[in-house]
Order: sequence, then C-alpha cells, then structure tokens
Amino acid sequence: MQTKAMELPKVGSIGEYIRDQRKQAKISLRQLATQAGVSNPYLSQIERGLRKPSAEILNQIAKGLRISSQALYVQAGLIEDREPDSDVLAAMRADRTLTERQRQVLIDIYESFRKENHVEAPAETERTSQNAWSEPEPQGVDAVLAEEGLTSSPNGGIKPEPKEG
Amino acid sequence: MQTKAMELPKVGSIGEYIRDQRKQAKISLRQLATQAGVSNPYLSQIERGLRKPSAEILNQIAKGLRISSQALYVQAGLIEDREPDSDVLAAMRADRTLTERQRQVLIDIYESFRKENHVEAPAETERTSQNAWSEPEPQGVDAVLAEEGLTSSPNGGIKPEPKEG
DNA sequence: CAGACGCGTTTGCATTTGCAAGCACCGTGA
DNA sequence: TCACGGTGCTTGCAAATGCAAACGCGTCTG
Repeated sequence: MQTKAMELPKVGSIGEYIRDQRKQAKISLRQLATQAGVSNPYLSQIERGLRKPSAEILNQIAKGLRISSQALYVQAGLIEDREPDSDVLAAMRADRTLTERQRQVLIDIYESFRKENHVEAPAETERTSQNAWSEPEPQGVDAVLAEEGLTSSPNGGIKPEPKEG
Repeated sequence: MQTKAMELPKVGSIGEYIRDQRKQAKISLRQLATQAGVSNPYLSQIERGLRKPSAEILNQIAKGLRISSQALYVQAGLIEDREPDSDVLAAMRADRTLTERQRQVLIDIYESFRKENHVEAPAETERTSQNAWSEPEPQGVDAVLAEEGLTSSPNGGIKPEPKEG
C-alpha cells in the first residue's frame, strides 16, 4: 500500500521536497541532519510528513541543503508563489528599510504612474483583495501621501532636515 | 508613538515589528488576532516577545496585517541571507515605463521615507553600491508631486474615501 | 451606582515540536 | 558465526506552542 500521505498533505509536500533535494545532493539523512543542526530522527519524521517543522528548523534545513529558504517556505505553503511582476515592485517589496505602510504608498504611486502612461499593470497582487477591513486604502497620489502625513507641510512626517552644505 | 530609535536593523524582535505594523494599521490587538486567525492572548505574547510564533502563525499574522509574509520572515531572521533585493533605486532607474519626471518623484518619495526611518545610504545591499543619485531635491514631497500635476486624479474611478468612518 | 463593552494581559492546560536513546536492517571483514 | 560501521525508523520525554477562560483597567450608558 503506497501510503500517499493522505493524513498530512500540507507537510507531506515539504517533506518530499526536502527528501528529494537531499537525494539530489547525494547525502544521507544523518549527514543532512548534522549539517542542518537538527536531530536525525526529527528530520526523518519531517521528510515523511509526520512532523511539521517550525520556520527555524526549516531555515536550518535550507542552510544544510544549500538551497534558498524561500523555496522551502513556498513548498511549505508559507509564502505565496507570486508572479515576478515588475522589477520595481519586486524591489519595493523586498526593501527592508520601508515600513509596510510606506511600501504600499510607494506601490500605489508607482502604479498610478503606470496608469498615467497607459502601461498595463502586470499580474496584480493580493492588494486587490480588499477584505472587510475597517480602513480602506486611499487611492490617488496625494491621498496616499496624506495617509502617511507627509504631504502638505514641508515637514509633515519628515524631519526638517537641514541638508548639509 | 512608535519607537523612533531603530526598528529596521533590529532582527529578532519580531514582536516589536508586528506591534508597530499593527499600530500603523490602526487596529486593535484583538482585531488583528481575529483577522489573522490566532488567539488574542497569544498575539499579545508574541508582540511582547514572550513567545516565538511558528511559521504558520507568522504567515497568518502577515495576512492579517496585509503585509508581505517575507517581510515578517526577514524580521524574524529566517530569510535574511537570501539573495534578497534588487535595489529599489536601481530598479526605478532601469524602468522604461516611467518618465524621467515620474522617476524623480518616486526617488524623492523613497528618499523621504528612508529619512523618516533614519536610514542612511543604501549600504544594506553590498552588491548594489550605486548611490549616484547624490542629493534629492530639498523641496517637499508634495511640491514634487505638484510639479507633475498629479495631485489627485491619476486614477479615475477610485473615490477618495474620507477616512474616519 | 450597576451593567455592558472595549482594550491588553495573565493563567492553566491540551497539543505539538524537537531531541536523546534505542531499534531493525544491510554490507563488509575476520 | 560474530563484530563493526552504515543507512533510516520508532519510542518516550522535556520544552515549547497555541488557545480558552478569566482578570484588571478604562470608557460609555442607563
């Protein structure tokens, strides 16, 4: 009876993926466990879909396999495998120096520009699915800016930085 | 009253990041807990750093906050080493769908955000060392926008919903 | 004043993660 | 035949996650 891992399909996929990657690397289970810093039996259970590894363990396994953590997260269903839209959008989303609010503002402005230029928007993201949220996202360039509180005044949300020199 | 000290380079205090994002979204702890599908007390403990949420919970919180899961993972120190980001500025400059004016607006806004966050030059990405854009315009963000004449109209069909419902 | 509703927090407990120890199996060699 | 080293798998058990219930606090309403 080929047990198709019907009990835990979600973690089953990640386990299969890990095992497959391990086989491709041609290393034993114990070896990967050592490299990843997790115990051998636990890795065995993970590969067979009996356990649901935490993000930390997942990250360590990714390191041990020398593969990207994101690939594992996608397999684990923890990251939506979104389409690679514009480079600018991707870069904005990956930027860690922005708050999420600022990021959304920037994305809104960018898409406004593209609409102005009649550029077809690439695969839209989850932004369009506005759930029953108490605060609807304001649209329009100055609207989103006002949302952040940095539009009207020269130093609304921005420090009156006396630019040097 | 968010901690103005430093929020971005702090890796490990995922709770502070979540709480900060929640405050920015102006929603209560219980509301976020409901939206994220986690219990209120557990979310409270997560925000205060008393518990380490699993990847699944992290993902649900990201969904509840409507921010990218990857941002949370980065904050949790689970993705950090990945090949993370093509620089936002580089992507903006490489974008052929923007006019030069629009590009400059985006860059200025991006710079304003970074100043808000007290982020220095884009030194986080070691490979992208192109800070050729020297000094941004000292005028306010709205001034730059007004110069483009895109104060509120670029996207028709979207109503400037008055917040404060 | 009592009662209801909101907030964030604390407490006790079921469930789970993740590991140390041990199991069964296979190939090699004396 | 045993002993040695290798593979992966199963078994208890400490520690942690994650939640339901309840608490204290402030505010609004009668």
